[in-house]
Amino acid sequence: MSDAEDFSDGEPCSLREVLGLVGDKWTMQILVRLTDGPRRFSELEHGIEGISRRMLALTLRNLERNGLVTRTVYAEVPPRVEYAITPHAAELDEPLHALSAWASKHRAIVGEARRAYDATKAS
Amino acid sequence: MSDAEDFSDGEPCSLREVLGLVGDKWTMQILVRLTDGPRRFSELEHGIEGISRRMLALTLRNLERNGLVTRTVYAEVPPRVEYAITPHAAELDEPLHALSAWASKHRAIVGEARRAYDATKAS
DNA sequence: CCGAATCCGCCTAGATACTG
DNA sequence: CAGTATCTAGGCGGATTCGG
Repeated sequence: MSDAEDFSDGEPCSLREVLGLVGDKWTMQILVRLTDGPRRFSELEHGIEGISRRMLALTLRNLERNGLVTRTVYAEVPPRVEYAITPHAAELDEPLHALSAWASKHRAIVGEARRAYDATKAS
Repeated sequence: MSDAEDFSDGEPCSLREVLGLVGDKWTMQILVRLTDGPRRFSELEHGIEGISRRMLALTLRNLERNGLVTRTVYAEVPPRVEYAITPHAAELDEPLHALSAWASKHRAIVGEARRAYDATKAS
């Protein structure tokens, strides 16, 4: 199935690689939730606003495939499945927070830049 | 025109905001090139592997709109247009390098995780 | 040289319904 | 509860063409 970048080549642009892993619409939000501890499928489904069951499943599959999340099935009734972050993904926490901090700091400036730009273009 | 997130709401998830700004296919690569200094349109076009003229123009427009890049037109013949990074975007450099470092460190592990996962699924 | 406009194929997310 | 299967529409990106 799909596979944006291979992670098998030499040294292209590491940035794009990370983005290929966590840069999509839902991955980050899942990762953030899992930093607090393991979560069940339905916990994630209800906790993340607007995500569909399909996208949650697909995104979790990818995370699992890339070794960023582990999937544990408990043989119970009713069935229970827990997802947990791996140590590797946990190390993403700091860089991600740095990015988040940038957004918080520059949010107002970006908003103002947009208004200014749109105003001049409103011919 | 399009506008994923508004930057006008209270405090949703800053991460998604940054990703909305620089998380697409080309923005990062353009930004990285511009950290070395101002570049012309055609310099970027030829320097970035695989980008189309259309996508370069669109991506630059967005960067300009968000106040991350400035566009300067020189009244010459032939016409010359230079793009430069703004101080705000320059501050993205460090967080981005942190992400890049993560990718370099975990590249092998991710690759191995994928092979392992795909192997077990090759039923 | 720098872009805007148009056309168009592909991918992907969303909705919905079904299974273990 | 925790997924999978199928269908469809809309966005995105590439190619091409025209304008400043």
